[in-house]
Amino acid sequence: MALKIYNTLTRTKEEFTTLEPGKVRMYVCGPTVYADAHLGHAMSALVFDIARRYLEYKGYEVRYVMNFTDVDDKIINKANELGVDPFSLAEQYIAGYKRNLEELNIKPASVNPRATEDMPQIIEMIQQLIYNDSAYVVDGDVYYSVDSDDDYGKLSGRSIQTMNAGSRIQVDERKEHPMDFALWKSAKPGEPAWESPWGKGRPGWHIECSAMNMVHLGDQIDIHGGGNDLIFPHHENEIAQTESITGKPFARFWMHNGMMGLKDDKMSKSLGNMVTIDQFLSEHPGDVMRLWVLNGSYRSPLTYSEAVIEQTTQGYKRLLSAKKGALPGSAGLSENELAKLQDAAQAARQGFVEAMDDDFNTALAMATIYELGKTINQARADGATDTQLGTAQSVFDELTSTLGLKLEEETAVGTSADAFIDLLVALRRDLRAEKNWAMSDEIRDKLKSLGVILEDSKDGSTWSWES
RNA sequence: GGCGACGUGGCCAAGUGGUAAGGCAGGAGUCUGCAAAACUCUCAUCAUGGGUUCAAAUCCCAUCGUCGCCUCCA
Repeated sequence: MALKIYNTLTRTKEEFTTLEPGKVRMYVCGPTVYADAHLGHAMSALVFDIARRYLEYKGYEVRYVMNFTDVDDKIINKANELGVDPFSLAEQYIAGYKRNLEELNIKPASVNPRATEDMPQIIEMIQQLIYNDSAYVVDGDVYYSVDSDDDYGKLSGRSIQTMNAGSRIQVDERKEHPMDFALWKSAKPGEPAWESPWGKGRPGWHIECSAMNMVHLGDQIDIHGGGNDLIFPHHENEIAQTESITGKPFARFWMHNGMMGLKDDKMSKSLGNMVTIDQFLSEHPGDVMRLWVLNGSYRSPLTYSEAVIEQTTQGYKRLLSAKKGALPGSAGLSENELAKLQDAAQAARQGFVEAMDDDFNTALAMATIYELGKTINQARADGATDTQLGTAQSVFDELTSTLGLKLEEETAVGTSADAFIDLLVALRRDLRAEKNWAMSDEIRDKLKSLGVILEDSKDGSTWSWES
């Protein structure tokens, strides 16, 4: 079966192939670190984590690079506001972001390069662009010349004639063309700066990604990802820069995730209408965030609301229910029933792969997982034993973990409490045998307030930590 | 003004030519001392108006609406 991926460059789904057999070179644009990351960052990070995990599931070896933009105007401004060093400010937000990613169960990147660490390559690329007549120097600044690039605009589907450069901001008069963009910015007093052939300064936003790609993945890569707000100008400019130097197609597949919205607007740092990852995770498990993304499709926008999170949480509990063990006193399934359960598991795996092969159709993949979960629950209700359930549950685990879901029961305090709860449940069993409903209900209610869910059946009780 | 995406049941959402996946919520049951969970059954003709076709949510045109990008943004 062949994986197809929607390529922004061609606006079609294409069969996925790699430059080097069995290996994927993948680059995803990370954040500019000047504020706490919000759910939009989480969405993007999750989307590409899911893609990466699925590629690995398919047997690819993935070299996954996600950068940090750790020097830029916003960081400098924020640092000045707070009266702190911009580098330590960036450091602090990088640490916070990495912690967020870990809490969301996002696999660490192969490498997290930073703009400030690849300065020699950045400067070298700018020099090559100048030699190529793709760039020019003005008073210590260096600009890329869009007129030098015949196919500028091919990713975003625009031409330099049709864009209203300067309709919303003032154009720098020194530029040869209004769309020209900065490769190198000369330093103002007090700003972080690096030595260069054009004087002290720092890199423009776009060139750093081109350079980090070059250093960590090479001239050409298989997948380049990011939010669809980066298509223009950021990714357009990356293509222009890199291809002007190499003369070869840069990324084979351009993948872009849809935007996270809050009510009527895009969630963004500059609009200030955001929910941070920290805020979200203080109230919900990381799995809920991931499941929310999985229930939709990565190219479509997602709108945050309490109602949707509540729905997702319910779905999450449903998934959890499939992982439960046999009911007390289960007699076991017949050969025939067991065979049906195992067939359903195999069918689910197949349906999962078909869905994911179609441009990571996670909503459809989740449908097969929900159905497998239902089949498992049916088997349990029909009296399956732990062992019998286990054969299907291992497939369930395989599929959910491929999507990065943890589906672990929360253990609130630690396992040391378990023995005490077991004891209470045992005592309560006796109370129930004596039909002391008042006392047994009180125990159940009190345990509930401590986060322990007790469930009775006619053959005994089970308990679990509330999720 | 230009470019692009989208509009499917109360909510989220798959489905791009053959009469609508899945989840949440709701309704009716089974089980149970009760509760919870689980299980069973139930719940839409796809923004609107035209057109193409034996056949359209799915193709074409128009209209209305929503969102993103054209400036830093995942």
